[in-house]
Amino acid sequence: MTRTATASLASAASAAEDVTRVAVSTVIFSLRRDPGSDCSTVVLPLVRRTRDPHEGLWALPGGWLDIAESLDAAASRTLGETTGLAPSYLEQLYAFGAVDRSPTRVVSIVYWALLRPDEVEGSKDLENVEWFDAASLPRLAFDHNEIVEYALWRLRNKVGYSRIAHGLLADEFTLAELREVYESILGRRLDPANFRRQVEGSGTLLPTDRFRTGSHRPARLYRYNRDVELADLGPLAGFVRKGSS
Amino acid sequence: MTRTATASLASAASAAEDVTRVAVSTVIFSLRRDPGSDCSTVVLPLVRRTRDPHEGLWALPGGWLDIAESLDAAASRTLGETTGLAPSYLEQLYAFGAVDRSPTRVVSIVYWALLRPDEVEGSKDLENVEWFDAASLPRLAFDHNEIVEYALWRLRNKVGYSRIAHGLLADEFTLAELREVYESILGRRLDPANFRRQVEGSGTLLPTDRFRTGSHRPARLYRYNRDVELADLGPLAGFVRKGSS
DNA sequence: CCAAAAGTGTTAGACGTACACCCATGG
DNA sequence: CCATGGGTGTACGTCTAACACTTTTGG
Repeated sequence: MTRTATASLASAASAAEDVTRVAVSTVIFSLRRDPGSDCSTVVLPLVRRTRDPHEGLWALPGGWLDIAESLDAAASRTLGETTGLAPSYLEQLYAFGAVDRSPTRVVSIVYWALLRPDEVEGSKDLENVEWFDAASLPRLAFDHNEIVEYALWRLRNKVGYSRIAHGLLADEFTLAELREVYESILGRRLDPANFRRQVEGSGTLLPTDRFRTGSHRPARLYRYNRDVELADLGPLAGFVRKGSS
Repeated sequence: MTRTATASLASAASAAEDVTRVAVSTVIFSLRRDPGSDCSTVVLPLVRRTRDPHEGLWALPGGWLDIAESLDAAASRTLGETTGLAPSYLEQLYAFGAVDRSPTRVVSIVYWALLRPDEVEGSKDLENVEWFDAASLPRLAFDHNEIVEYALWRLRNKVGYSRIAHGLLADEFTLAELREVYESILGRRLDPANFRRQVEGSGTLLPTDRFRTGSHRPARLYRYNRDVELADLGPLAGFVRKGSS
């Protein structure tokens, strides 16, 4: 009745048709400045599949859940192994478990992550990893197109009521740069004056003595106030930190 | 190395120490009117465990994910089997996968549900099912106390920006009853006048010609406008409906 | 008639939006 | 000196909280 005795040895990646396996994938968002234009686009790294289900197609970075690691740890590990990245922000997105989403039964716990521009290094030299514009993706393996859509929806939603935009910026940044993050995600221009007041009044930014020069009038550099949490995770906050730190 | 050949036969509920199994649990919320007082409290049904891990303790209704059913279907099925309930609102909450949350490795996909007062019938006659005040729970099995806390946080959050409160009311209701739902969940009183204007202006309610009599001045009964979705589920909306309908 | 809840009106403050305006620097 | 983005001030409409007020029933 079961074939697990021979199939589920060592690597959990081996196929076992009568067992539900748990995978972990991550949608990693970052921003890329459009050359010439003064706006950015949302980009994400994908991995080209080298094995049978959907071989050759692009897919989200991920892998199998190890029996001795938490879901958070599995997300960090698998995205590091496949892309070499270590995002500053990582949060669970959704569990996908339609029966027909893969030839064998796979439940995917999907995470989403934000990457600061200085963290993007490391995925450059890797084979089979490429960055795509989130707005114009090719056909992806499995149900990964829908997953990315959902992650984008969550990103746009959450940027409105939390401070996750900081997860896409380096330590020091100007208000114009922060505003550009919001504009890229929301897809509309924001009033610079009102944006300044809004974000300054929230107490989440610390002004520095340094300025960004190069263009016209120098712009003050701000720093992220780490006393305030990046996003309200609710009662799971300690739980999540425990797993990922 | 593996013992699965003997362990993972037939019922997925049998223990298999070297396989990660997937369970599905649901936090079911409903409201119970406090006798005498004019406010309600959030209550939820729990199931007494009759097997080894945490035998005798109360736990969330749930069960093992079948290999041929989606996560949504598993949530509906398992909560029906254990409590006899069929909630009007069901949404995925979070996937819990700490290594030590159970003696054997179990990843739980947890859902949360809302139950209208007329749907509560059915769990009454069942053995080993009891309703508890959400604010004062006993020690539960596994990590279910944390899970309920998180579900309550989500409920309080979501009631602010969506219309899920209707998932806790019968078809026809007065504005006072709807307001009482919000007050119970948010834990504070709301101004009747402002509440009326807010909810009337949102276009989510349809006034009927019927009135609720009995107390002082009769109150108009309203009906939920089904043209508007209960909650914004994003790109997953169709996905979720497909699974649970 | 009176208490109490249903329902209406009005006001003051908070907040978001639009936009006019000064400031400072590179060219 | 001028174009451009940094930064400030201000006025207007919307939304919300607070509360006075009228209406309609049960007792």
